[in-house]
Amino acid sequence: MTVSMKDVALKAGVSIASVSRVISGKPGVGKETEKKIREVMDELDYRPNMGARGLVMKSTGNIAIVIPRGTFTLNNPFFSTVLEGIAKGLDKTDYNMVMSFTSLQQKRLLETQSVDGVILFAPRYKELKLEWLESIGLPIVVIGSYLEDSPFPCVRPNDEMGTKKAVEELYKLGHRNIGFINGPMDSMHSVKCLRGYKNTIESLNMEYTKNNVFEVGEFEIQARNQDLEKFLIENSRITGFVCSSDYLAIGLIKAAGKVGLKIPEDLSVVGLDDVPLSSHITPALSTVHVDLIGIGKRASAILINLLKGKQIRKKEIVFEMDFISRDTTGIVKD
Amino acid sequence: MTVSMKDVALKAGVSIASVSRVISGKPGVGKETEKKIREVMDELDYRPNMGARGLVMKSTGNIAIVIPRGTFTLNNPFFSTVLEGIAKGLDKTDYNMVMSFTSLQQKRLLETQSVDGVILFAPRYKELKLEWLESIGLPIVVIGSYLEDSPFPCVRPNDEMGTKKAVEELYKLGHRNIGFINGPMDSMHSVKCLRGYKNTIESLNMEYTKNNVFEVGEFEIQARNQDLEKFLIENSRITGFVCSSDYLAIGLIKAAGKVGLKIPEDLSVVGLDDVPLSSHITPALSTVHVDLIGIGKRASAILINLLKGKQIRKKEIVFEMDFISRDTTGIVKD
DNA sequence: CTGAAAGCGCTTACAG
DNA sequence: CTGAAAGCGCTTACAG
Repeated sequence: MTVSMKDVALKAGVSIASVSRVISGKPGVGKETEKKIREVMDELDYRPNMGARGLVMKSTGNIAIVIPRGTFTLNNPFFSTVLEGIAKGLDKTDYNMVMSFTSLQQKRLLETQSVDGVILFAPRYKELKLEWLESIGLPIVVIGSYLEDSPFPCVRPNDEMGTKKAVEELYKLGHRNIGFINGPMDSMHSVKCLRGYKNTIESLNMEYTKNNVFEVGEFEIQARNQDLEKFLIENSRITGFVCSSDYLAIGLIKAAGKVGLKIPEDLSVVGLDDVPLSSHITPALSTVHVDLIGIGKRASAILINLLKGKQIRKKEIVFEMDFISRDTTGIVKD
Repeated sequence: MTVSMKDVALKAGVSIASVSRVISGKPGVGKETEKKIREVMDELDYRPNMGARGLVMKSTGNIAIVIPRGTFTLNNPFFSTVLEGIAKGLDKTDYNMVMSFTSLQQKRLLETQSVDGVILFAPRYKELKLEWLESIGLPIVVIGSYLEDSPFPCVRPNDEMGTKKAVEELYKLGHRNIGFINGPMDSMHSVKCLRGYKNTIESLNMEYTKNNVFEVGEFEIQARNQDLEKFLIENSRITGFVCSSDYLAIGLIKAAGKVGLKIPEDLSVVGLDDVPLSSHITPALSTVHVDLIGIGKRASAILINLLKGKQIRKKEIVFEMDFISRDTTGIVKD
């Protein structure tokens, strides 16, 4: 029983075409006619049907935000912060954001012409096959890294350089045995961070050993807390840790406390990304900052341009990262 | 140039009706015909158009998640946690979730027949008028409190009781001067928490005074940190604080550290809601737990029922809360 | 400035 | 089991 254009046209004594014109602000309607139509629209409380419009215009007005599945990651402030950027970017446009968390939702969303474009959040190749992504024929921009040479434009932090800066900072503070807490290696992010860690360790003439690396199954802090504690006890030679995400760093701080290590007196900790929360916890987290909101905004801007049919020049936008010293890093004890 | 039913019908040498039937799993298609159609669909890489389907079925397959605007609140783990519950609940269904953060997005989403139903997150009357909500004629369920007697089904934590439990717990630990950190009073949540705080203070024969209440403009920790520090210094008689959200409690802990108060030795802090993060920070936050994921799931379940046309019996689902003692509460010093 | 008509991609009685 | 046809609510040439 919703009122359609037909209803207002009938009541206003004009054609559907005229109604359509005033609604979409197209020229070619007389002042008087327009006024009449607007009145009737108000009276009838007319609400345009975007679906019908989309059918003829061949657009949905929706863009998909695809979040990696597995452990739910929206709790990870990294995602919510970038999401904030996306929301801000999209807010100036007429697009809605449709979220997708599971592979079921992804299929439903991406294979049913329900969206005009998609933003892929730190996609893992294991979960999102390139072939499938290309087959859906939608404009895609990825946030973070996907494949080493993906065909999609991407905007990402310079993780490798960020990790490098973190390691160098600890080195400057006198640390010579620097550990690394990393996420799962099926994430390109982890691969790049590890690369940055390893290269920097070696270029500073420290010894790289797998024993100094603790790999978590997910970018979640809960995961493997017991193991992490054990790792800390067994590797007491390590005086400082770099973590490939702030969230991981928070977990490390927790585990350190459990086994009686004081931060930063006994152990220095550096995160990665600088999510808003990191400056608000106690002790405030030393980390490597990157403009996460900017990344989200930029990604949405690129997608919008793609949607407008504009050619984009740069396939890859890299955001630089900068070390921020807060309260979890200190000079190494003798 | 996307392929439509017409294309597959043509190529398969059958009618559009038959194609439609096999796609929606309707009976009345011969085995052979179906096989042929499926083959052609594969061959042509056919993708159904949900928009077109929605037009005739009068449904969109989308449900709107409306988040309060103002300061972006997705960073608040309360929201992301409940959102996780909603996502889980919706995952079993065929609905997509469309997010809306700003009033612009809300209008666009809710006034254009773009969604079948809406979940309202802790709506504030100031921002979301009842009249407007009713005029859009969509099934609505609210999470948290809206108006004291809203017409929409709602699922919410028992905030009043939760605050009560927090105050009582501090009382048991010997605290006789208990402060309260609250969110903005235009949020029903704040109103109820304050009520719980005040009533409990009085029923325990302590003196209720506005001076012990610190009100933050938003449920954000960043806001007014300076003022909070000043407040702590000027009110050193207060030995324990209840906060109307964990996020606020984290901010309080930070401020306390800044002014040299040790937790829990000098000051006890209790949060509200028990977001996942609360157990992972250092010190782990004592708080009042509620099943946030359950709330999200329940809300989506109710909305789905509404969408199916089922009558719902209970207008209000209240989740009980339980105090959890962790590391931010202690016996009061003499 | 205005309207009749075709068409977007689908579903669903209706008739065979 | 199968198909022709009407219709969902819109937009847009086309003709006046």
